[in-house]
Amino acid sequence: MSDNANSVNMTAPSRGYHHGDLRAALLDAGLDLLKSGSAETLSLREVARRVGVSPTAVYRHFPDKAALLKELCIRGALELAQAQAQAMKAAGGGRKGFVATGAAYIRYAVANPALFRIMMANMPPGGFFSSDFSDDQVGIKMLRDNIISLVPKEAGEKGVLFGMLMSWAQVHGLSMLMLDGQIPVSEETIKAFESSQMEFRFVPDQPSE
Amino acid sequence: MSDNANSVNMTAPSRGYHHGDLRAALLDAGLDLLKSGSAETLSLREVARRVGVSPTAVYRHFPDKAALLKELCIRGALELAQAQAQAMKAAGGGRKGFVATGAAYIRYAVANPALFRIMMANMPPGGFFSSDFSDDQVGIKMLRDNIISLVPKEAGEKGVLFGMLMSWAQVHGLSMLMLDGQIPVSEETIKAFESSQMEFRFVPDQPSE
DNA sequence: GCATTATGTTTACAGTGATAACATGTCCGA
DNA sequence: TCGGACATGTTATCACTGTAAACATAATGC
Repeated sequence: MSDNANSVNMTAPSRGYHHGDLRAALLDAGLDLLKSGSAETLSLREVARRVGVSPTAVYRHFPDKAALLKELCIRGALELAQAQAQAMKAAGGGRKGFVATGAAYIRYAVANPALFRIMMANMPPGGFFSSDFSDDQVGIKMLRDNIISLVPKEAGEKGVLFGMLMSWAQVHGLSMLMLDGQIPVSEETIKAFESSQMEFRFVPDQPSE
Repeated sequence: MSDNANSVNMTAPSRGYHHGDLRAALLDAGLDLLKSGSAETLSLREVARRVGVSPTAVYRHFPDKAALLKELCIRGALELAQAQAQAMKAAGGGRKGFVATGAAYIRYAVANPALFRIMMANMPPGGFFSSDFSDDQVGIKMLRDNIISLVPKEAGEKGVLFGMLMSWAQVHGLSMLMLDGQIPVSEETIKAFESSQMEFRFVPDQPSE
C-alpha cells in the first residue's frame, strides 16, 4: 500500500506520463465498474477500455488481475469500516451502536454487491484477521472493541473471539443470503435485525437443556 | 453411474458415437470436478473433456452452462439436506438436534467448498425459499419445523420467519467466512458453535437493556 | 427400407487473462 | 546539451473460455 489515495495526492506531478496516473485511474475505473452492478464479470480489459488504454498496460501497475482486485477490496474494506463507524456514532455508541454497525455492514453489502463479493473472495491470506495491513483492520478492531465491552468479563479472550465470530457471521450470513437472492433484500428485515436483541453469552460446554 | 460396456474411445469412435446417458454422465463429472477442489473455475469444456466428448455436445442436454450448474446445485442441496437430517437423528432431535443440523451445514460447506459456492450462487430465483422445487425444499422445511418447535408460540409467523432467517444466516455466515479464508476452518470452532446455546427470543421492539 | 429425429462433431467467433517483443516518453548523469 | 537508462504504453500472440452454425452419425418410427 505504498501510494494511492486519489490522483490528487501525487506530490510529484511531473511524474505524470502518458496518462497522468494510470494506476489510480485503473483502480477508480475498477471501483466504478464494480459499483455499477457489473458483477463478478469484471474484466481487466474492461477496466483498461474504460480508462482508454490498451489491455496490457494494466500489467505495468499490477502483476495480475488478482492484485488489482486485492487493492479494490482494500478500498472497499476501508469504505465499509467508515460506514460502520459512522453508524456507530449516529446510534450513540453502546450496544445499540454495535448493532448499528452490523446493520451498516448489511446495508453496505446490498448496496455494493459486486464489490462486497470481491472483497470477501480476494481478501489476503488470513483475511480481515490478518495483521498485514493496518488500515483495513479498522473494521475488525471496531468489532473487537465492541465485543469486549459487551461480553461478560468471565468469558475471557476465548469468549471475545467467539463473540466476534458469531456476530460477524450473523451479519455476514444475512448479507450473503441477500446478495445470493436466497432471502429477500428488504430494509424491513435489516430493521428487524437492528431492533432485535443480540446476546453474547459464552456457554461453550453447557449440556443445554 | 450408467456406464456402457464400451469405454468411450475418441480415437476410434466407431461405436462410441452415442454415449449411453450423457446427461447423467455430465452431471456426475461436474459434481466430481466440483468436489475435487476445482474451485469456481469449473468449465463446460473441462466437464466435456472428462466425459470424453466434444465441448459442444453439452448443448444437446443443457441450454447453457448456467443450466448445468443449476442442476448440480439442486443435487448439492439434496445432499446437504440429507447430511442435516442424519445429524438431526444422530443428535436425538430437539434443540440439540437442531444445532447439530447447523453444524452439519457448516461441515458440508467446508467439505465441499466449490459445490457449496455454486449452490448459493446458482440457486433459482427465490432460492431455497422458493417452492418451485419439491425435493430440495427439504432443508428449508426441516429448518422451519425446528424453529417452530423451538420458538415461543407468541412469536407467531413473523417470529418463525425471523428465527429461520437468523439461524440460517448464522451458520451460513460461519460457512462463508471459513470458505473465504476470513476465519480459520477448524473443527474446534464448529464444536464451539455446536455446544453454545442458541436462543430465539423474539424481542423485535425492545429498547434493549 | 427409408425419412425423421436425437445426439455428437467440427468449425468458427468473440471474449478473457497473460507473456513477449516492441515503441515511446521521461529522467538523470556526463 | 546530450544520451543512455528506465518507466510506461502498445502490438502481436497464445491458451483458454462459452456459444452458435453447419455437418455427421446413430436410433427410431412409418
